[in-house]
Amino acid sequence: MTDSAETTAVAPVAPVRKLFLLDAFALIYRAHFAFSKNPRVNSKGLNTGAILGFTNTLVEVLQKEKPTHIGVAFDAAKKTFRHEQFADYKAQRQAMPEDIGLAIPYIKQIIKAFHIPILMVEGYEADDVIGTLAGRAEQQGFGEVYMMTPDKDYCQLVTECVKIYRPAFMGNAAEILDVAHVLQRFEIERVEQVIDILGLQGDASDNIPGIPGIGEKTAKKLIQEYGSVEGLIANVDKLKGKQQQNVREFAEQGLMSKELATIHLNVPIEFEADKLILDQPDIEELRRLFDELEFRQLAARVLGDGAGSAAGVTNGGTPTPRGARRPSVAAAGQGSLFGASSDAAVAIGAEEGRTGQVGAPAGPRRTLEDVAHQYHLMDTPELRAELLEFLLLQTEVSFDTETTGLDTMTSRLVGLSFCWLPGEAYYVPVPQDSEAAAQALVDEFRPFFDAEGIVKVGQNIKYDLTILKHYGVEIRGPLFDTMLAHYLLEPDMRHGMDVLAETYLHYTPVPITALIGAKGKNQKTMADLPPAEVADYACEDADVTLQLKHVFEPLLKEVGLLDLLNEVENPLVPVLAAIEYEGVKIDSVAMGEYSAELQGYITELEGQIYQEAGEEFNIGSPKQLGEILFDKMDLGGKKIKKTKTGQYATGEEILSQLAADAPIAGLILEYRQLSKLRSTYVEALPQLVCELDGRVHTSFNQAVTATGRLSSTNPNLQNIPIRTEKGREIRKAFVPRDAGHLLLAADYSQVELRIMADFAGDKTMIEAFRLGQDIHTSTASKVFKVPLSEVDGEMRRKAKTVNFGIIYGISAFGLAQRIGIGRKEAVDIIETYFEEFPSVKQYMDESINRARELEYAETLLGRRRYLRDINSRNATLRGYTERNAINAPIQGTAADIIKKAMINIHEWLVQEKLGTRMILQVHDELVFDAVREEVAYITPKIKELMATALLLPHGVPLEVEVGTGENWLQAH
DNA sequence: TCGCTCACG
DNA sequence: ACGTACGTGAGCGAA
Repeated sequence: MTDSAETTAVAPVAPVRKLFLLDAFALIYRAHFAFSKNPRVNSKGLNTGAILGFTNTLVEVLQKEKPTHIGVAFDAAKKTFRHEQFADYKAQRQAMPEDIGLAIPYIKQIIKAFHIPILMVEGYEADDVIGTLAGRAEQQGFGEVYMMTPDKDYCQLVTECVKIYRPAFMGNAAEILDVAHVLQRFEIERVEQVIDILGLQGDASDNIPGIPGIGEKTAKKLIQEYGSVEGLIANVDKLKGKQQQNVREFAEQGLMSKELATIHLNVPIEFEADKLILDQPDIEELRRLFDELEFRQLAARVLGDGAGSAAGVTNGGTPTPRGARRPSVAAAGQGSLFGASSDAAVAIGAEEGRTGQVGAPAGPRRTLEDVAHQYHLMDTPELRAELLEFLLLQTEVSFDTETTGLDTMTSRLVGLSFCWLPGEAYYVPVPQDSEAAAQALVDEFRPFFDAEGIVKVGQNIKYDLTILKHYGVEIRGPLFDTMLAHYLLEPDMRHGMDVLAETYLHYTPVPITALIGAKGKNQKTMADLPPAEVADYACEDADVTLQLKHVFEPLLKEVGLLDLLNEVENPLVPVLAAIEYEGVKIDSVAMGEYSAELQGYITELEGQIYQEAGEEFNIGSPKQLGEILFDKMDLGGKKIKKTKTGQYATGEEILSQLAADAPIAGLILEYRQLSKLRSTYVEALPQLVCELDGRVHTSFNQAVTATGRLSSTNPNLQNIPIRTEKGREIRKAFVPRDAGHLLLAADYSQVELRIMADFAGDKTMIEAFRLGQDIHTSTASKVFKVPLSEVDGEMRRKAKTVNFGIIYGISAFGLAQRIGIGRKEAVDIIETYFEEFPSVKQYMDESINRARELEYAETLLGRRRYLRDINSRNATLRGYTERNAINAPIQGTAADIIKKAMINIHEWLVQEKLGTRMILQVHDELVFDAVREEVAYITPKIKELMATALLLPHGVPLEVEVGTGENWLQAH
């Protein structure tokens, strides 16, 4: 080797050493709760959310950050020195959830399989261990040390070289916090002051007391002023009033809190860099673990092979042969069309489900390949005839439609599948060569769809109903929608068939992408595939749906929700299908004109704003706007707010405050309002007009809200403007279908308040409703203690806000903000309110107590909303859940009522063969496209059906206001 | 894809 | 002491 310049140039440079120290428990807890909405349970019933989340994070950091050194720290199981210092330390902390306890051993095994050292020191917590090691690493010349944790306490440890690495989470990108971040976040000058802040404000979750009366803001202010807790105590004389008293009295506690918040850097542990060097993982062990845990995707990603049996795709999809095996039709009744022995047709899932919370009984997770099934392609007239004959013998059949897309207005039917015995299903392809042939095929099955005595089971059956409507089929007989069944069981989860099959049947259906590919290039439709390939998929859907019904029905019965499903949700399905199918006529010409008008105003405002700002910028960008207002123009003074992502907040509330002395703020608000109207409504709606009939067809989703309300998408027709003059104008473009029709709008007046008054059994309020008084005026008279005749507009407005606030689970702070009064005054108003309406107060308390007991709230019809956080130790979360406990029964009962009314009205319109059609629901309002001549006849009947849809227990009457007009605005 | 903002009940 | 009214969906900008 010569000593030439060349060789020295290529001599290996010592790689930059990059150390990652992971805080295991903090990451595990976070991962666990991230999956709490849709728990991941493997086939052995193990909740794997925490394991998967943690491992994902670990893998991601290994792949993306390529550390040279790494270690994972765990808290020691035993008491730490902090417990000795302070007996209550972390006393509030709940026991570790069982699922996490079970996950820990797996996580440790995985870490070991990665050959990563586990760091644990008795008597110390992970943060002490990490802090100590990070410091020593820095001393030994590590230039990059990352403490991987979501925990803000670590901010005190950040230095030039030691930083916090907050892993990517719930879609947020990973984030590195350095010294500048910490100083900015805590508004301090030196990193060490983090502990002064934390010590002063305390930490409820760790039971660090802090000093009473000092929260985040005050802590920042005081530390800015006095530098440290000690400095504050030394200068206690300079404080005023209560604060001075508190600091004096709790000085000791403040110092102790600071001590508790301090991460200790003298943990007896050696820093041996060599032992933390990142090593090759034990592939075999990882494969074994991932296999056991059923982490197929992760295995594929980490181990780079298609490890494990990825979700199975059927080979070719040729259905079980048929002709030869088919005995002449002998069996009758519920028998199999092909006389398959019941052994062969093993049910896919069929385990007893568990109640309430999603559960996963033991058993391997299966796919089409693993399960005995008989799926048949019925593609001749003879086979179809025979199928129909059998269908008509059943009392319950699940069916599914295969179509060319998801949009009901434009998709064509490709096939039908049917199932009445688990494991055995039939697929009927629909001819694609002509409309007439398709129609003829559908007509063949009309006797089935018409049969009153057959329960039709489906997953999101509204879709199938709508598709079939385009072929002139109106399905009769009871419906059972498995999506809605699950919605009632677990309203705040997702209800897609694949997830349901996984969870309740331990079965992984063939993914649709296996047939038609992923979206994007080369996306096929069902119509592009030979029927034999579609058959397995289609049959499986019907099969799984039937089996889900068999699981859900007993579960619903057990918790008393079966009636709600059968009396409300299922019967509502065809009503919604009809509403969506009808659509709403939009006057696109009027929209176009209005768009131009708005654009005129917008352009003008833009000019004025640029002039005020002294430059042009993108007003629609909150980022740019914030910089202009708060940096360049220096507005806002002391009360500049930041959003949680660190940007300037520029919301309505902020700008309104600013508007008093900065004209630009008012202009921006107006600009925002008009842009919103133009882009979201005036421009967007005409584009969604269906070419075939000139109307807009929204989708009402029946399974998204946590309370039982409907929601509307594509477009959302439940948020068409009305509150402002320029917004209201848009309603003029919602018009009747033709000159022979009018729009008729029927509104419940103050349903939610009536429901609350009734549930509370409040004599005063009930009386006011009985007498038909204006409820807000009546409330104002009570709360402000003046005679009814002396209630002025301002008092009524405040009382109205209070009434709404009550329904939402009022807080003095919130009320004060909304009506722009002091907190003290708000407290007084609320107190007076509860004195005047004592049973309301009692009812609120009972609602919360009941929810604490049951862990759910329920509506008049027994609809549940689970409130599993109501006993949480996290005060914020608990408060939120308590407000839900108050609001959910009220909002949900209102939803129950209008749903009932919709069913009854729809049935009545059909029965009377009227031409009037229901076309919209907006939570407490129904809109009809009414035949002019029918208006006089239907108006009182609609009122009556709405008012009597459900009777409230204490007999508070429901009132309905009806209006008609040439457009939606006039109808009000 | 997410956060922000804002439309509705 | 904490943080602060319930429930939705859509368009936009920034990554």
